[in-house]
Amino acid sequence: MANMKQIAKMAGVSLGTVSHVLNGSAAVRDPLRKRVMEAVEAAGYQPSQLARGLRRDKTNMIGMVIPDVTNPFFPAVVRGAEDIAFANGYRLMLCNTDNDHSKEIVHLNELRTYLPSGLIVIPSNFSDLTAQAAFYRKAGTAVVCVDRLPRDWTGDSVTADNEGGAYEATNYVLRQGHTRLAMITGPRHLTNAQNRLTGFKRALQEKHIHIGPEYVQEASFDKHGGYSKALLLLRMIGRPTAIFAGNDMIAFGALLAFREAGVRCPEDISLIGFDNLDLAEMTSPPLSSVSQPGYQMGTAAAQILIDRVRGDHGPAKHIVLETALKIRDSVGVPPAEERSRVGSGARATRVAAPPRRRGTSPR
Amino acid sequence: MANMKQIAKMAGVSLGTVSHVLNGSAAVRDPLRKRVMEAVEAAGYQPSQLARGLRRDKTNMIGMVIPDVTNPFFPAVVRGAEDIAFANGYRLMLCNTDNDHSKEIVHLNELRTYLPSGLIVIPSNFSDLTAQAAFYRKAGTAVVCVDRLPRDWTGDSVTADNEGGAYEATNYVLRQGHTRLAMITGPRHLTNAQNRLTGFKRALQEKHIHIGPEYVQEASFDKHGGYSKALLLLRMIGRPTAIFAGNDMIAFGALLAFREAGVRCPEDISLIGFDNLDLAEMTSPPLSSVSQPGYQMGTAAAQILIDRVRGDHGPAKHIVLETALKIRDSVGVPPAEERSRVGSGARATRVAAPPRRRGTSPR
DNA sequence: TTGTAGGCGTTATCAG
DNA sequence: CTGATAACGCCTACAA
Repeated sequence: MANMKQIAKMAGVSLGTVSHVLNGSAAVRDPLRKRVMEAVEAAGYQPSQLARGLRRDKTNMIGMVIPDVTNPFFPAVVRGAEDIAFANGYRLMLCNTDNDHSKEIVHLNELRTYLPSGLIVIPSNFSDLTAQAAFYRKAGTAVVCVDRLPRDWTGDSVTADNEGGAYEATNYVLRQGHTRLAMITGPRHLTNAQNRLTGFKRALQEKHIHIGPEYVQEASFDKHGGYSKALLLLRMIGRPTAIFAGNDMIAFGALLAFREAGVRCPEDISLIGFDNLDLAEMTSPPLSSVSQPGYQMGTAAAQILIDRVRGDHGPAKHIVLETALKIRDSVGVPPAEERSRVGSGARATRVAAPPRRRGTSPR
Repeated sequence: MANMKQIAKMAGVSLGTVSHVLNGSAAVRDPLRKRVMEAVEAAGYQPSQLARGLRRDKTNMIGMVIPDVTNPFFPAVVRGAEDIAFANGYRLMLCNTDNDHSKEIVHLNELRTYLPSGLIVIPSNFSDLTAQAAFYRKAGTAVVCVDRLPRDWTGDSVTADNEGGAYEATNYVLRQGHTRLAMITGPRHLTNAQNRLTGFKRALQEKHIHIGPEYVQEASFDKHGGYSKALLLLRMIGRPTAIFAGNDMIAFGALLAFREAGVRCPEDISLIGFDNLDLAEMTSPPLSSVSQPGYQMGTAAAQILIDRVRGDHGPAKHIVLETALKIRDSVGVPPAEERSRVGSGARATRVAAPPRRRGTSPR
């Protein structure tokens, strides 16, 4: 492909002048400038990002490392990050860790040698991000951690109010009159799973409701995890009358388990999720869930990064975004034989489900 | 960060020797080799992909351009491509076009200057990929087109058997006794949408069933498109008894429309989709759909690319993957009053007439 | 088997 | 305001 030298020759100027025109690094007189632009146009010239990055010690890439593209929550974050990045001239280099911290390390190490302007990470299980991020900082590259944080993370972060959302959801379930609640949490060492559990427990404690440890089951954040743990809960002697799922994928799995076990939702058992994925309104029954602003988490992360690149050296930012309870049909009152034991609770307003046109595109 | 010169100094060898050790470009005697490796280890040295790419005229990146990460079909393809790429030492640089061909051009142009080893593209609407790909080929970079092809595409491609899948699905619906079918296609200029429509029409023709043009509605490949076109079909005088949705997102939208209109599925109307997304089994009712191997499309595309990089200069490959009909609960027999009006499927040659309107006398 | 040096395409510095 | 020229970090003939 054409390079600068060729453009310079075509325009009859020196290589340096071409660079000056392209980067505005020096004022170039109009006739020359015009000749250069014409040559660029004619040749369809694009400067080599590789050479430019090598020279400038920085490329226009933003690295983004996520556990798994196929979990619908993450693409929303990616989308948010990409929109802001692209609008500011940055490109996203996306890597899957598959929730494998060794794969994460490989990606982080290699990504670094591409000299990205910044890095957005949703850490994998057992992530060693804190150590890795130190290398990036040494190279002057900002790192933002999203959704879940390594234990000792002190850098910039963007998360949802996981505890608050879980607290609100649990209270809502309690108000329907449930007293035997269970939770299927995500992996306990993930801060988001932890915080949701904390919110759940806090709501229970405030109402002086005690549940045995067997009512809190840990699962991976996916359909299979939800399916198997829900089956387990259904088989318990004191079967819970309501389940709080650590995320919607778990809830979907639970729904599958309900169906297979012939247990009706919400008549026999209530269910509430977390994430409010697009498809929560499509399930049978439509799933009540805590809405978490994935897209905004992505935009916020990208914005922090861009601010850092532009010279913001202020203290670490910890952005916590609000959640919102979306009430649909998966939570009802407890079955009659259970209900007799408690007073009837409050009710909540319902959400109609018109399809929203999202900012996404068809395929 | 550390560079080769520093490693060389640490190991007490020349820069070239370090390179030779790292790339195996020359046999290096053990003692030296060992000293080099130790220095590399100690410094946590990683070669600059930027410099290496500039020098070798090729990086270990594979560019991947897709319309939208948030449409669940695409991440599956991405995932397949990434798994194969990563296993072979390549990294994926992912770009969203948002189905905007001008954004696609920007990405394609810039990506090129990163000298990727290959390019995987799911073209946007009105893509100008053919012209763009020519530039890549000139630079010796292979391009594989996936899922849908620009009109004049002659290069490597990986697609599903869209026509066959649609034909099979339509036949299945016909066998249930339906004669008044409708289709909500995706954008007509996309080959996958086109081919699915062709399969649909072919099945109808073979059974000598004619449907008016108003029974084929074009929508964007998303929930909103499905919702609005389904609403339109439901309001028609000769309401179809079954709808074939161009993809699952459209089907999901249709399901929403059914729910809102108080039309039961499959009792009042049947529905079948295309893609067999993970969530098709979760909807109410579980959606019958044509399964399309997104993950395999990704792996196949990445494999072609890697073969090309390794020197395969054979003629263009056109891989067409099989689809499979997944039968769930969304297709039933037509409503009773419709069924009585037609004879056996074999001689259902008459054009469907508008249904009798109950309780009103026609004028 | 090891070391040296030129150059990949840019940018930035510094004379003219 | 314009044009040489020296890096950036690496690879690879080619020389030793």
